[in-house]
Amino acid sequence: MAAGQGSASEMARALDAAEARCVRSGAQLTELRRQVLALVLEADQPLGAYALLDRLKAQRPGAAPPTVYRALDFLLEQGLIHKVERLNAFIGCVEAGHDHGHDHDHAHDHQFLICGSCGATIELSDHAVAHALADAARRVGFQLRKTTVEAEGLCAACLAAGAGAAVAASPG
Amino acid sequence: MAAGQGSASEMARALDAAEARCVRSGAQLTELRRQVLALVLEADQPLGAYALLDRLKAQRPGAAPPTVYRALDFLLEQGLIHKVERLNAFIGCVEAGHDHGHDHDHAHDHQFLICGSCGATIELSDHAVAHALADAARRVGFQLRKTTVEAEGLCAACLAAGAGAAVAASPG
DNA sequence: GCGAATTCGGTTACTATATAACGCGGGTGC
DNA sequence: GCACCCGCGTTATATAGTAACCGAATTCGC
Ligand SMILES: [Zn+2]
Ligand SMILES: [Zn+2]
Ligand SMILES: [Zn+2]
Ligand SMILES: [Zn+2]
Repeated sequence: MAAGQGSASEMARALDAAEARCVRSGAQLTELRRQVLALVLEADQPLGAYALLDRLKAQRPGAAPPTVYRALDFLLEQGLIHKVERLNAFIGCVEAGHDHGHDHDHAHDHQFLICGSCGATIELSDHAVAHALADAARRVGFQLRKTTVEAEGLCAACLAAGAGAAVAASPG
Repeated sequence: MAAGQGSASEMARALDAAEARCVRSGAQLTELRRQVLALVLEADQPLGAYALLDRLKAQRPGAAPPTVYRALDFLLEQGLIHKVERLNAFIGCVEAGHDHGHDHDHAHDHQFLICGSCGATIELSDHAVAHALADAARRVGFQLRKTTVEAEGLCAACLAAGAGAAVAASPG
């Protein structure tokens, strides 16, 4: 399974880091946005907007689709979360807690590895992949703005657990 | 703009190649499937399922969502088209007409470059990108099954036409 | 020939994902 | 007070995708 934020203190630290990041960029991490971010972070796999909405309703009974989509848009702009296109789902950015690096540039190159067996989604920041794609684009005169690199397969844990055999040769 | 199938003869050749490919894999390229494939191929950019449905209704008034989705599923399985995840849209595979290569393996590694200005979508089959991603996955013990590599930006034509400046410094 | 099984696709209904549009309340500047 | 912006509640709608049922056509076994 993917990690999520294991403990309450980890979660608090992550939310504080998000707060700091927003302050630096002149944005407000409001109560709603913080709640949605917490829901994304505490999940152990990417959650769809409506799954988040269901959970949010526990704290905010009047919540509707625009409630959660607006918060998600904000969190995406701030680089605190990513959207997994293949799943139409959202996941916390593993680098969001880092104070160093691309502070002013709220996007960063990343790749997702999505386990088809357990749903775990691993975020990578592999420069070789990013560079290879940039090179390929440059070769055809294309100027990159934003990349989406996602792969589906089997994570190490599921491979070790024999899920590979189970999936590849399922008796069904 | 992207190419689509420029002429009627190109289209006929592409459809015949698709037919041959289906025969080899024991599948039937029925009239419906051929119509949907033709609609995908004649477009100069990726089309969504409902855009295809609208066009299909001209030839097949009773068409409904399942009509087009079933045809699209078939065409995807045969490797004749791809889905662009970022757009929820479908585009013809540039390699579908080739008799050589991965005949029995109906998927192939590919990448899309999507122009945010004109909508042109370029399909690449860049081995360096595919290998870099495979390496990154192997390094964390992840077994790849299917990859999605898509980038948004500006195509060469739009850059040359000054769309870069227009987009980057639009007076609005 | 006849029934079983399969494939294809018409049809209805529905679920899931995402956005448009309106309006209100609270803060800020003046 | 008033204009302005922002955040968000609220309603309605748009877009994307699927489930389930049905009947016609084909194939296969007998
Ligand atoms: Zn990230
Ligand atoms: Zn797994
Ligand atoms: Zn292709
Ligand atoms: Zn362009």
